[in-house]
Amino acid sequence: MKIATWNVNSLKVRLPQVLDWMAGNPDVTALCLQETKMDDPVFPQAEIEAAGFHVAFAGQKTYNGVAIIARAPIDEVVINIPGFDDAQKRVITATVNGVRLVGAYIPNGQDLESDKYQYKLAWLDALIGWLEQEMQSHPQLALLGDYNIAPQDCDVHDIKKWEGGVLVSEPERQAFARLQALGLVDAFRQFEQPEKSFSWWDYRGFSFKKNAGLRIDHILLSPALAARCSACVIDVEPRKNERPSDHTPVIATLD
DNA sequence: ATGGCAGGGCACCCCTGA
Repeated sequence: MKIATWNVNSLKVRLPQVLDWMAGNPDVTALCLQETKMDDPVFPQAEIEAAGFHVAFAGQKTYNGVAIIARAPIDEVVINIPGFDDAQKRVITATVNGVRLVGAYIPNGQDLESDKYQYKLAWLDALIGWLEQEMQSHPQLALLGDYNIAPQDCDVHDIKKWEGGVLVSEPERQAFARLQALGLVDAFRQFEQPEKSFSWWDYRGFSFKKNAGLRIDHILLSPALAARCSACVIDVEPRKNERPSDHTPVIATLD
């Protein structure tokens, strides 16, 4: 089976691309979506189910919103981080084919002086604390999503342009390291990869054409899942679509 | 140092993203 993540930056705009992508990737058992930007009453559940998929979602208007689309039943759905009071819909967790999928849209943080940056760090604290427990009860666990963290300088097209800002700051990278300290493994870095592999490119300034991007979308796997993982790739094709999302899918293959 | 795209809300300029 394959599991995947994709920040679609509005499911209203991107639903046809998502359904096309699923049709073209028949091995993908479950796809985690971020930034659906849709409130639950207007979520396109009927269209997705009519295309033959199961779906679970937690949305809000304008901002955030997460969902899981799957070819198998979606069980034990949990919305947001248990015990962490959050008005924003950023996490959806569910079990598909025996794998515990945590689909997350980690806050951006805006800038290091912003309240949103403090929210990001507190949010990451809560996520780490909860995942530590969740991994106990669900050894086959994957954390997939838009982390808004570039873990290493090689995940940034031009570190000089980004250093000193969000996405690369030391506290954010330490949070990423704490996730790894739980035993979670960056699936992408388990395998040899092309240099300058990115998952996001700014809409402005022909960034995609210049490959001026960041690797901020990740799949982290528990030890039991990492042992089953035989590949992890970034699929840049959807970034070439008409009206693309600024992010592109990441896919992990589990044997 | 700034703005540049894109989406959505709201009513056309503003907020947010990364």
